[in-house]
Amino acid sequence: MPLTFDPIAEARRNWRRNDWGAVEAMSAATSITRAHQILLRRIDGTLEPLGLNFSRFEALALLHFSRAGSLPLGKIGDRLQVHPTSVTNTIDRLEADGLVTRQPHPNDRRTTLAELTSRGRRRVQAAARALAEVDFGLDGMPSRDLNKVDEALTPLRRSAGDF
Amino acid sequence: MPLTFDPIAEARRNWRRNDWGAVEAMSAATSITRAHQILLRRIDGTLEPLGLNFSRFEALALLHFSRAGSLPLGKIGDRLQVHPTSVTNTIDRLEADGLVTRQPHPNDRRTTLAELTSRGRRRVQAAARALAEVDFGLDGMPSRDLNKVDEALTPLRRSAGDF
DNA sequence: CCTAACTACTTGGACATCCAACTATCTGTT
DNA sequence: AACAGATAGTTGGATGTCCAAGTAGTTAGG
Repeated sequence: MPLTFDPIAEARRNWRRNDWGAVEAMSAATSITRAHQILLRRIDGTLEPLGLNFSRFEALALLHFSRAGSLPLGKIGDRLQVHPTSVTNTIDRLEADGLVTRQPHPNDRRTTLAELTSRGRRRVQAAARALAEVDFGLDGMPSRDLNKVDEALTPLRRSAGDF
Repeated sequence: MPLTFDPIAEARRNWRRNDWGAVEAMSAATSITRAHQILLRRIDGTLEPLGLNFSRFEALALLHFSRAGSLPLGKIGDRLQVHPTSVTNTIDRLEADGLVTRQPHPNDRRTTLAELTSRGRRRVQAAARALAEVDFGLDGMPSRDLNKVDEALTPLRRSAGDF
């Protein structure tokens, strides 16, 4: 059941009334949280018929963009900013679906490479088409607003040490 | 290890090179995803010493703002936009910590009310102070940018039927 | 009334994420 | 050369989210 008011505007009023401070930060953080929730649901919904979710798609895309079509698992974790155990899990699934294979690293026996299969390459291209089709769940948002969001969030990502 | 480049700018270049389309939407969606990841980590880190996480805090705040200090579980789910099972889980945790109690609804025996305890009320106020202290993980971001994010995301939330 | 459809919440199972701890391997310093 | 410390990946355990299905209670049409 849809609400008849903006829950975040309501939260702002409540925070002000209670003198809880940092109203604008609360509002922005809550907006981002909710936006993420909406987007993830749409994106995962789009990818579900292809047997993927956003994490798995991101890993495949990274491999597709790489020269050799393969990357060390650790590199994937660094780029996607997720815990090593999450990479293990993601690659396990992709491997079970025959979209990647694990290969030993030629020079470092600690390292495992995830290598895209041809099936995986076809799949990631189909997924990219599907996502572009629905504008990543952002269809209807003017590109000016998209860029605004992007620009405004860049300092946050930088402050988190992303780059 | 911090990267030496902006991974999202890199993704934009790769999407363009492969003609995958919807570059701006991809970029915005990825930014939001990453921002959410950063914020949630900071917020949960702030709340962890208080035995809370963001979901549990949101539920407590909702109860604190309510007239009676109690709400039906379903209402909480509607406001926080989470699945009924997640509400059950959240309230289970809060109840185990003595921050809320489950009470029968006076008129509808299907409905369960979550009611804030005095311990819960003290806890949510301490948590709000702690979050305001760190500006919800957004410290350092100028409030102009915060408002930009907020405004730009409002149409998305509306399109998702939030209000 | 009575029954069919709806609503509120819970349970069990799938999945994703993190942390702590472990194994295996590499590297730099002495 | 040897060893202490760093690095790469995995496993097991905890948490949180969702979906499907189930139980209990309510409502509305015949």
